[in-house]
Amino acid sequence: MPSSTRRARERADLRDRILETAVGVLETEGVAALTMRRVATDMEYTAPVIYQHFANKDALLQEIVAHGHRAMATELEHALGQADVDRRMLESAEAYVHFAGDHPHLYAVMNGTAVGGEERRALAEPAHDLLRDMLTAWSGHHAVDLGDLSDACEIVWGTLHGMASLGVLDTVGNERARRLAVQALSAILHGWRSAAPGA
Amino acid sequence: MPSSTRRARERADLRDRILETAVGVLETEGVAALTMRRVATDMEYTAPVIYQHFANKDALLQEIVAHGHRAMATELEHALGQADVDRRMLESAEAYVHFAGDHPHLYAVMNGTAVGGEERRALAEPAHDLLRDMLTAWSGHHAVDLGDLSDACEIVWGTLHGMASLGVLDTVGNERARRLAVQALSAILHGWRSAAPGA
DNA sequence: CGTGCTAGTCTAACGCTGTTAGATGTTCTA
DNA sequence: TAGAACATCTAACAGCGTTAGACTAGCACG
Repeated sequence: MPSSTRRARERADLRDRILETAVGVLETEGVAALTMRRVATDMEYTAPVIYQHFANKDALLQEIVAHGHRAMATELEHALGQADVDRRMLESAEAYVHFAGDHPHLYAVMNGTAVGGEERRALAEPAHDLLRDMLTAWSGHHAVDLGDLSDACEIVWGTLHGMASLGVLDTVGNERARRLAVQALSAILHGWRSAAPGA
Repeated sequence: MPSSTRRARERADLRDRILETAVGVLETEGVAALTMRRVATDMEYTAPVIYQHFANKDALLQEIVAHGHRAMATELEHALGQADVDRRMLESAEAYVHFAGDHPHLYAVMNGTAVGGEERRALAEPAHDLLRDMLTAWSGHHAVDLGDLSDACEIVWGTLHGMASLGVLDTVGNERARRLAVQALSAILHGWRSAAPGA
């Protein structure tokens, strides 16, 4: 039965197209424009077809967040490839904030309240692991005891998120936010190198 | 004409009650439950009454954000009264994250995308000024050159916001977020004291 | 005292949203 | 070729923000 596999492929393709279209609407016109009917009509369909591929709007949003994390991961690849631990850390920080500035609406959905806290956390897990690895490598290289590694992770992650949030504001801007992220992270790392962090 | 002044007072009272009710719904049931009809029926009115006092839902949300900043300011009062500059800084940071954890939905609206970036920034201006004063006092006391004061402000503010955002997640929690905020801020301040921040 | 004005409130409606049920047509299977 | 499976549409529901028009109460003035 060759047709059934083709059917399945077409189904998967349509699902991908829906997701792609939804991300497009979100990025170009913001979350307010992201309606089921809008996504459907943009692909010359009607709204109910989306429900053949996503249980409801929340499910669609969740996949959008997942897509966002994948996109961010690829944009972080270069920075993560740096050999020097400090360079890797700072360039990753800059790339992170850069991504947030390039895709403000997507970033807002990725970290906003639209999708529930638990699912959001789960989707961010890979990024979290990456950061954990980076921090262990850094602390190993500089022979500094970070105390609770998990705490250090949260601090770095939270700081980057804070700077990225600033970058969305018109009064701060992407470029400056990137500079601030590097400064903040430098200050934190410097603080950790010259003092016990648990204190 | 004494009746007209009574009328005006009643008008103002009703406006306050609407705002109060809206904040109540937001804090207890989240932003999804915050509808015009819901606020109205909670006060045994119908929806159109709200439009006699607020132009639209965005205007109501904006006032909710303003209310949130006032509430936060009063909760920060004690910490801001500390004589020691370092204590003042760290206790304010803790109080800030504490507030965010106590009023997660309110905090989310205060810093989310629901109300436009410019108005949000304007409403946060007083808090920003407070932080600026604190930082100048701190740098003066420790005789450290912060470089661009504005940059330092954004860094501290962004960091606190980042930690407060973490505090909302179930996996982190309020108590730990407060500890992390103090740790992060300590690390940043330590970094600034032992190195030029512009580097 | 009665008449008219003003302010406050409600009902009804509009267009939009997410979502579902049922009908229609198209494509594959047997 | 008959029927099952699938893809898609139309129509509708309840709820949303919002507005217009009707109704009612209280006050001002002849």
